[in-house]
Amino acid sequence: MKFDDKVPIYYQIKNYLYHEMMTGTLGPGDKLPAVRQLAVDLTVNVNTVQRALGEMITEGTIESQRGKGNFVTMDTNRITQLKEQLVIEQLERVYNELHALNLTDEQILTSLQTYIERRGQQHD
Amino acid sequence: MKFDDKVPIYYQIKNYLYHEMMTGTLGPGDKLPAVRQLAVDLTVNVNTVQRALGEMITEGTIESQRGKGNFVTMDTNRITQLKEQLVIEQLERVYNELHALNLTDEQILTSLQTYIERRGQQHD
DNA sequence: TATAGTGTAATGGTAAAATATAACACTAGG
DNA sequence: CCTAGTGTTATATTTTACCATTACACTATA
Repeated sequence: MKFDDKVPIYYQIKNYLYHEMMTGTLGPGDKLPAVRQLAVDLTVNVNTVQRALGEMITEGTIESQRGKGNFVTMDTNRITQLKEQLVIEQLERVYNELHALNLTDEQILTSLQTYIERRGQQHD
Repeated sequence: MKFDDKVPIYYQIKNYLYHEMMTGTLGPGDKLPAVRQLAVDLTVNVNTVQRALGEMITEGTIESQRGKGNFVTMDTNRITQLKEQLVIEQLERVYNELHALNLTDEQILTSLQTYIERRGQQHD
């Protein structure tokens, strides 16, 4: 996994796991890879993984069972709620950034539209 | 100025100055505030300001004249080019993030649209 | 020439993130 | 009971960002 050195790795690990949960790769009740395995996969230290997991446990998005493993919460509401929150955060951020670059609401929308259109022609 | 502790301050200073340039507060050829003044304004250390400016000087967006001050480049092409780049970066980022959250192109667009609409009702 | 305003750079210190390493605690299965 | 797999915690070390402070280099001007 490639990391952006502008933001803490443990933070990016959280996002990585969020994505796994959102795309269904990790469903409710699913067991996460062992912390040591995650550390190897992400080429990162166990403590760093643990820090990310610790925050997610506190949040309630995953639940830890000592000796067994870490599991995605069975509370599907919490997951959909989390997704909503993550989407809003992204929208908020891009809106503020582009607004700060002096784009109008209209321009922000159309710029994203044309970006997606062009992207559709070139990629995937 | 409020800083997000998840990303380096010198990086946020760059963005701050970019915004000043984009909104025309700092036009081509304009003199930037003195580094010590910037440091005071942003409640930040001179070295931190200098680090941000250093990168912008390397990029060519501002030009330094020892003993005189720092100046926005006269090359207006570079500025518009920079704006394009910053916008694209933001679009790319939000697209990738929302795509990773399993939203379709359609959903990404409409979610931003409704976000802006709701925002228009509530804020400013 | 002296001085004030400017950019530039070096030193040393603090804090946070990440690392390597080791140890401890619990569970399941032979 | 023992062992392998798991989560948890602790210590020490390195790196990076940031800060405080000081000094140096250049420009303009009185």
